[in-house]
Amino acid sequence: MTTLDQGNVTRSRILAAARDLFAERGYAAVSLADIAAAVGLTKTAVAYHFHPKDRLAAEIIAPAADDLLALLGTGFPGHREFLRAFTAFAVRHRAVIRLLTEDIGGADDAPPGSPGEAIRELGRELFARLAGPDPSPDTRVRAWAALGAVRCGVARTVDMPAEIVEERLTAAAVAVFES
Amino acid sequence: MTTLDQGNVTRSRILAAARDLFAERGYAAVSLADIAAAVGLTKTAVAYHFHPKDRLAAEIIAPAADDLLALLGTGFPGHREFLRAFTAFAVRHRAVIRLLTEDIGGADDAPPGSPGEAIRELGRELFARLAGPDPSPDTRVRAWAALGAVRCGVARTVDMPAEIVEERLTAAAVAVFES
DNA sequence: CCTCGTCCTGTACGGCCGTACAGGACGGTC
DNA sequence: GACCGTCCTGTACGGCCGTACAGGACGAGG
Repeated sequence: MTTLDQGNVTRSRILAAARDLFAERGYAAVSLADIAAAVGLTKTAVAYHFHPKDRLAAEIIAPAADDLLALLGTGFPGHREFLRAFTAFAVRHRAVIRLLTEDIGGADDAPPGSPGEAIRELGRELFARLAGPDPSPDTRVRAWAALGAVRCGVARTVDMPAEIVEERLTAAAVAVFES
Repeated sequence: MTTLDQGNVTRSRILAAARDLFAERGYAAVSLADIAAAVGLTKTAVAYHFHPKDRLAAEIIAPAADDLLALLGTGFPGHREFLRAFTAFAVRHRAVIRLLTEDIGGADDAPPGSPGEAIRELGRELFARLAGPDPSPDTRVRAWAALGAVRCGVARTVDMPAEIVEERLTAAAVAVFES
């Protein structure tokens, strides 16, 4: 089983390295060779573990996507509770937040049925949940601003302790939406 | 002069098409062929007008970058006035805001001296101006959240009239920073 | 000892990218 | 009518991408 374990170790090492690289450069800007160099392997070795490159991104995103899905599945009485839950989600998955919201969900060329399409749908649902049905222009701006505040705030403070980021950002998001 | 005019017309058409494509897909995801197809030309024709591809982005960004530079050069008594000015700037250049803040300023592989490096420096200066020197963790989160609220709010409401976006976002940004 | 599966390398291929270069269409200039 | 600069096309090249495939190292199991 030693051999099998070794494989899983390098597999997770690749996953971690790819996650970090994607977070700081963006999905499209990172090649398999870059990831391979970060873990000291060849790009063929990376491709061996994750046959299509998309799987890498999919596997990195998976837990966060599930979490987001669960968040959307829960009923929330008001926008404060929802924003609190969303902020907690964003902080918990801050390492993959960029990949999730920009690179995958932001791609316009995503073919129907692809993970990118699904993620984008989740993003729209997130907005709809916060802004409500048929939102006024005023509400639209406030909702996007609140979501954006959380997203950028999380992405730029990865070096800080999660607790204070979460606390401050929740307050900030609520303040935006109620402004 | 008719010939010369024609050149300038297609030149600006390329510029406009590239700006829109960059805004919705991101810089790296748009090829010269895509831009060419959008204006009904060959990619060689696009390359004729903008010899390196970087020049396209540089020329699209230029007015916004100058504006941002001017904004940073002005003295502002307090954060409210600064946030108001920044929001006005963001709304005015909303078509290039993504290109400016993510694609160019977010690239990590930007070599020293490149426009990307300069833009990133401007971003840092923007944050420093708002957060002040040696900001506390608390202030850091609030400053990034405020900037992020404006950026995302602007990017997601390009179809709305500028006045109400600017007004609402200014209020939102102030609310975040004072939360 | 031989076999087998796992893990990884080396090599090679097709595809798309940005770029270079030669040439053609076309109106303006003399 | 000859000349010229501008604008654009067609073709071709090198480079990097992701992928496919054959083969080698190596511990596990019979």
